[in-house]
Amino acid sequence: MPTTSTDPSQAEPGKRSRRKEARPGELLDAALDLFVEKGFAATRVEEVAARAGVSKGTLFLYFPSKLELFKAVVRLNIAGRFDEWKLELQTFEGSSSELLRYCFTVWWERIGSTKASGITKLILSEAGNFPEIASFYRQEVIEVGQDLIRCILQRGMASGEFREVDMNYAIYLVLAPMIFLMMWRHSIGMCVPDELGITPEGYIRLQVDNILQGLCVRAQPPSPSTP
Amino acid sequence: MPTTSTDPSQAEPGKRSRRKEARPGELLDAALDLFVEKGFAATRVEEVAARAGVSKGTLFLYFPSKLELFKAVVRLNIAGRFDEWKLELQTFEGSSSELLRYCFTVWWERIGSTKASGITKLILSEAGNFPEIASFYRQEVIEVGQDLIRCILQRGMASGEFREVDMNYAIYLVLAPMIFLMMWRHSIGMCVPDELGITPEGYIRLQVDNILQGLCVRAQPPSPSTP
Amino acid sequence: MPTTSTDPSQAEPGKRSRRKEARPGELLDAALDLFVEKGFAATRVEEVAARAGVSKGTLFLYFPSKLELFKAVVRLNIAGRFDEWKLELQTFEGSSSELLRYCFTVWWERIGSTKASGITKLILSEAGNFPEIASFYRQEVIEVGQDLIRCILQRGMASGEFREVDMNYAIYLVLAPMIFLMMWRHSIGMCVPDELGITPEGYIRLQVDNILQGLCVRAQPPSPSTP
Amino acid sequence: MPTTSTDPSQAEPGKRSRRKEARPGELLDAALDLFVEKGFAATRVEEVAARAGVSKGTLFLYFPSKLELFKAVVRLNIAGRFDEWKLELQTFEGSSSELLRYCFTVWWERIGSTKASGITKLILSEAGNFPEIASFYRQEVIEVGQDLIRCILQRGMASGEFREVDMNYAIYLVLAPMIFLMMWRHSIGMCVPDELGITPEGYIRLQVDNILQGLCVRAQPPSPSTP
DNA sequence: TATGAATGAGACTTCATTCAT
DNA sequence: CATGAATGAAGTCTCATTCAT
Repeated sequence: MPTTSTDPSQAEPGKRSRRKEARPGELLDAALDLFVEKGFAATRVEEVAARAGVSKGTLFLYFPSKLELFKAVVRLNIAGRFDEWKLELQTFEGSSSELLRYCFTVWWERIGSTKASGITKLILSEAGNFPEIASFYRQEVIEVGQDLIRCILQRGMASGEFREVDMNYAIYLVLAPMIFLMMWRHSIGMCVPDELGITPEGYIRLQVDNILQGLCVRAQPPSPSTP
Repeated sequence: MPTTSTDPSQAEPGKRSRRKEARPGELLDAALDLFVEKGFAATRVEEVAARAGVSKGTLFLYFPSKLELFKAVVRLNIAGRFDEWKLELQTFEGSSSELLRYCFTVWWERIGSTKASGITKLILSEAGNFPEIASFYRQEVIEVGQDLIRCILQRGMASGEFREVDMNYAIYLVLAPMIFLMMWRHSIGMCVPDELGITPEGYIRLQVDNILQGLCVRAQPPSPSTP
Repeated sequence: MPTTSTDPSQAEPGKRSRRKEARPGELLDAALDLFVEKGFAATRVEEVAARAGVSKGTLFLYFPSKLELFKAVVRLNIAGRFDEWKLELQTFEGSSSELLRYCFTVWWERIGSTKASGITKLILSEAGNFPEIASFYRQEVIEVGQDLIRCILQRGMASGEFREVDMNYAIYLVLAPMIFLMMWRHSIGMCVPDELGITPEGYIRLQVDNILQGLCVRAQPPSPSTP
Repeated sequence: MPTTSTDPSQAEPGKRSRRKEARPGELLDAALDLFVEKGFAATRVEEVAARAGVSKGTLFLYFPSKLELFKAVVRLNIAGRFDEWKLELQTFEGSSSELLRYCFTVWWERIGSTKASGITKLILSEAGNFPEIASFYRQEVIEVGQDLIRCILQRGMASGEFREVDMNYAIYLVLAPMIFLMMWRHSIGMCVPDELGITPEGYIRLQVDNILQGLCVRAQPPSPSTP
């Protein structure tokens, strides 16, 4: 009977506790952190194991190789958040402008501001080394995400709210600011944690404002400035 | 800018000795390509040497370590083209809208479409591993580049052509599309060389159109569809 | 030979408890198979346990280490069947030629064609790594077996049936074909299960014929082609 | 130009001498010794390298993996000794009995008594782990060797010197004593280096005598006893 | 200067062994 | 007794770096 303790590693049931269900998740979390932080090659499996609180050997009990661990991290962190979004999109009742703004907000809450954003940075950084993963990501994430964006834009054009633009390029009006922000925060942005006066929310608001200014047939007034 | 010379072998600076002098450059070119494509860790110095046509030992004659080679690649490729640009900006005679579009065009010709764009991809990808390089890049390139963008925007606002927006965020209206395109082409974009219907030029045009639509007090009509 | 029992679970010595007592034997059987097939080093204890139908931990309940398991396998499988043989030899009533042929037959039935032959293959293969086992085997098996062969040959020479030959070498006329066949079947022979036209029985017959042809003072005619 | 010296490590031209041509051979020799002595799995590459006088990394300069090193050892030590033998066989001028005895003698000199014999032991021991190598050995060595034996026996039968026997089995009259001796000397035989009174030559003589006694239509008198 | 053979620290991975349940 | 999750020493292989030629 371990003593009760206030430590977050909470009443651990002994060094060699049997937690088969919990292990993979802990390892994947640790791996996500480290892969994002240091890249695939520079991350040592021993470090991943240590951060998950287990030994090197234990990691290989759950993942047959470092590469498979990497793939599992990618898979876990991108898996089907899109279905949920698609549903929200289809049942959204406001204007298309509001929908687009809502889309950015939700993206930021669920992806952009979370560890999941690190995955994108990771994939873009390592695409050259793992074409297999890159094209997997392309199909499973990029394509699906672009479809979502396309739906929103088409909704706006169909209702006459947005002007007609070449859809293949218009998608990037939405995609580029998102991808950029994720890359930026996980690279250059890391050096200057609190750049005075710059917040992700402010960045997003101006980007959305600008997209809508350019896109709307009757330009809506830009949202009031940040407090 | 090699000088033209006739005798490759003797007392004058011929082919051989020129080659000799050119070695570091060839190595840096090869290294840039490989670092961009595969990242720092996954690039083997032997490969760099081979691509430059020399032996592994020779590489270490010019660069004391792999890390120094990396730094040299970064240093060489971010060397300021900004003075030249600043001059062009200050002597530009058209409208600020035209200037902004011109700025994008020039950027694409001199940076975006050239190997130089690879350095941005490289830095962003490896920022986590080499913070000192990242912050060096931040100071030498990002800050200066942002200044340039700021000047353009201020010119437009001062003349009443652009509406007033928070400059700290507005900068990213210009920066994000540029950075995104460079990252994209060097990562995910590499898998699908000629995605039908998508050209960098088209991408840039729509981005600029949109920025100007959102920025101009009297929205100029978007540029005609095809050049 | 399991007894039929109705209740697998309770107070009587049913399936479960018998199984329990049988465990070491099942482990040793499984280990013999795998050691023979793959050698000591390439055999994983987990595999042995799995083949015996128990977990890895259980194996270590019965055998303190892999090496001890190995030794136990060897010990079990070389345990003297020789006393029995010696008796048969001493009470044999036919000619020495018949005795020799009988000896081969019995050897084939009881050793050569059974899993016991595997132990010889195992010992010879691993002798270099486990000299103590090898010399143990030498003393317990080889010496004793050679004695047996010596007795047979001496019986034949004493009765004038066999010509006089140097006993130290003559022993190998009998031993070599036996050892060879065991090694062969457990190594190269495994690749080609039914090499057309070659049977162990045929091999043995010709070997015996030849030995007797060479050994007998009045060469007996070789045995007829087929049984 | 190495200086003449009495030391076997002969005026070594420096620690890091360039001996690209010599290295593979030295490594293969060392590997042969160790593989034969300890088996494939129990041999560590570092040990092989050390015995060859180089570092671990150097070994991988010449052989891409431990398995490839193993294959190279096998290939080197079995390659084309057979062509030479075939020629000798076809031009042999004595009786078939003499030829058979000569064949044993030559085999002993060139294979049996040399390190090459270790290869056979090695293959038979490891056949289970490397079916690929086993079948390679079977085709390249066993088949060819059996052909050679077959030729000799057919020569004897054709000339009426040997009686007719089923060739498929007769081959093993010759093969078995050879294989046995090689296995024996590299396993059990290693424990007792100089077993008094037993020499390989004596073993071979008696085996040949016995084969010929059994095979010849007019049994030739056995060769006189060993001095 | 240029070479490329050689090095050895360090990474991934395996597996005999332990031990809490 | 039995289990199987966990461990960590040990082995294979890589690659930046050195240095004799």
